Amino acid sequence: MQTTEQPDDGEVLGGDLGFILGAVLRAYVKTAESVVDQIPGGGRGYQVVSTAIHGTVDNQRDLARRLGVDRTVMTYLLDDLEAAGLVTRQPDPADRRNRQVVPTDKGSQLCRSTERRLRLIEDHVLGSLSDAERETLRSLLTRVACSVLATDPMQDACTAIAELTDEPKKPRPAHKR
Amino acid sequence: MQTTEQPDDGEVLGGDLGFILGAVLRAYVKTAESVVDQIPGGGRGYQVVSTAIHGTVDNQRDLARRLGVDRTVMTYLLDDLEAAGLVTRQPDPADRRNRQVVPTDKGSQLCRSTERRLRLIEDHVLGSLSDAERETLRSLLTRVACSVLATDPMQDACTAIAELTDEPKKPRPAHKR
DNA sequence: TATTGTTATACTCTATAACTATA
DNA sequence: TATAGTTATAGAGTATAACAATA
Repeated sequence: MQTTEQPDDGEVLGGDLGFILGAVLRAYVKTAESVVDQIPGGGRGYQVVSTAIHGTVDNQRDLARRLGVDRTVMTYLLDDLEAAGLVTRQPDPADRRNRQVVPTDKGSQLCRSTERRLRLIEDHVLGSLSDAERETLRSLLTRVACSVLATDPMQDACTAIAELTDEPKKPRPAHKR
Repeated sequence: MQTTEQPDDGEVLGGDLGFILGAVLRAYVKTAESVVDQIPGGGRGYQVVSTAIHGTVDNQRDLARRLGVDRTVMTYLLDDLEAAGLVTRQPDPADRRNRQVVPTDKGSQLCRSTERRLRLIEDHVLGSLSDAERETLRSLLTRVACSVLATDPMQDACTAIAELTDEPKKPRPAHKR
């Protein structure tokens, strides 16, 4: 699957996946800013409502995990989203420690319309790709995202590091405080 | 979070590119943490040295722009990297306001060895893809990254927003200060 | 005057710890 | 005892503004 001219894909920018992903993500966030900044919490607030709509998680802790934020941050986010009338917190009858995050009609509507506009932003950011390439990229990224979200990152990190015997090093605690 | 059979790529996670990219990037950063945290500034410090090696920018301002950080942050980063003997700051003879960032031998060596280990991390994070799919993903992402880095993000944002006539809205300043 | 880089300050975001309530 | 959620505090990271040097 040769793409275009590009002498060597690995050498154009330095080859670090973190840098490449970061550059694309920054561009997307920057462009999407004006679309999501009417929602409390901005892009993250949108993702909370969006995830709640899809109903794949049913307490705040899992919601926070999926979005990669601390559970305390989720509290602040939900405070603002609830105050704006976009979501409600409902105690889980099965385990009253849990709070289920349920979008309101207003939240659902706003989320859907934001979703549509974000899709346009996406196509714009991915503008250097053809339609087919865009779909390929989205598909591959989604598969990777599903994979990494399904596994415990720390456990994975340990197994990955264990294979790295490039230089003799002490294992390191991997957490700093 | 059930991963099951993945009925529809676009619906599995909600479809937001920012979320997908964020999830993959978080997993990568988390896994790569123990590889880069011996470098001052962590992953960002590595990217500074790596970018300096490739020699595509020759002052601190452009370096900061490419990495998506403020120029003041770049000063702090370079202070630490220079103190660790990984880079040097050399005044540009042509314009003495500029400082060229030149990696030392030690910096180059550390960067190369880190680069090799990061590549293993990458393959691990992208482990759910085949070799060919990994190359496709890297190629597509690199093309998009090159594209967005070559254009002014703010200008792009304006043109993108201009096309969004989904709902009648005031144009919004799009910058907050 | 404009730009690069530096420094000092202020702000935002996030993490830490302690607390309540449920189990 | 252990977990979900909340709150208050402390810390890390970042931006803002003022400054010096150079053009």
